[in-house]
Amino acid sequence: MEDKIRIFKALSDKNRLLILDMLSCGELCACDIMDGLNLTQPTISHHMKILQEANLVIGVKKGKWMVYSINRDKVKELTSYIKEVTSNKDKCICKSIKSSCSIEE
Amino acid sequence: MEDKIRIFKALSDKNRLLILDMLSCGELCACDIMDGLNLTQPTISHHMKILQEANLVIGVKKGKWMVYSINRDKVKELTSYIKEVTSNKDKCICKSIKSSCSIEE
DNA sequence: CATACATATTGACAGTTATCTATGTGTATA
DNA sequence: TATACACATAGATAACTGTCAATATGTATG
Repeated sequence: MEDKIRIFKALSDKNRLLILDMLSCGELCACDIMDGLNLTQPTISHHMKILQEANLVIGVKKGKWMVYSINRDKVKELTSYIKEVTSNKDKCICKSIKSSCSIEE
Repeated sequence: MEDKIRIFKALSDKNRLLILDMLSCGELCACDIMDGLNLTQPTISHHMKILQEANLVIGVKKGKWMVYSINRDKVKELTSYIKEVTSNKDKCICKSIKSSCSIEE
């Protein structure tokens, strides 16, 4: 679950969502992303680190440049997780909860 | 997009993910959730507020109790959004970006 | 090797967040 | 109506986060 929390935190920022949107059509280097957003280079670097640590984005060094792309497998894993958590399932915490207030009328 | 950020922030906490898991099988009141987690009542109240403000959870007052349930429409909306942001689409920021470093070898 | 360029790291600062204790509000019941 | 109970709000505090300026690291090229 720590893994998912890291992902949700990575997605909890406007600029990082914009970065993902930018990467949705293909690879970009950090300087491209910097041109698109109105942020300084260290700030971009910081956001890319968070996206990479969440495994949502993969960065590969190509000469002077870092080339970033979306990790679509991780995105799929995330949507699956969201569905799983919110849907009724056999193995679930709630099975062990007996309602102390009888809300079922 | 502010709406989505609010949702991702709501999901960026271990206890709130546990609360959603608890609610996945049906309605629960705040006291049930409090019994399940090891947190004080005001902290539970705080988390429920955040989940409600994100519209992930719906709370209804029934007598003394607040009865909470998952808003599955909002969950669906979220997974759709994640897919949309990360997938190649016609209308996209990245279309207006011309790579300054020629990364396409 | 020296210089220029792309990115990373450090350190600082303001704003936000999770948690608690203390207290307030509203509702059922004796 | 008084009391007990379920939940909300206020205020405090420690920890975390987004941003920047300054600086370091690594790579290509003259």
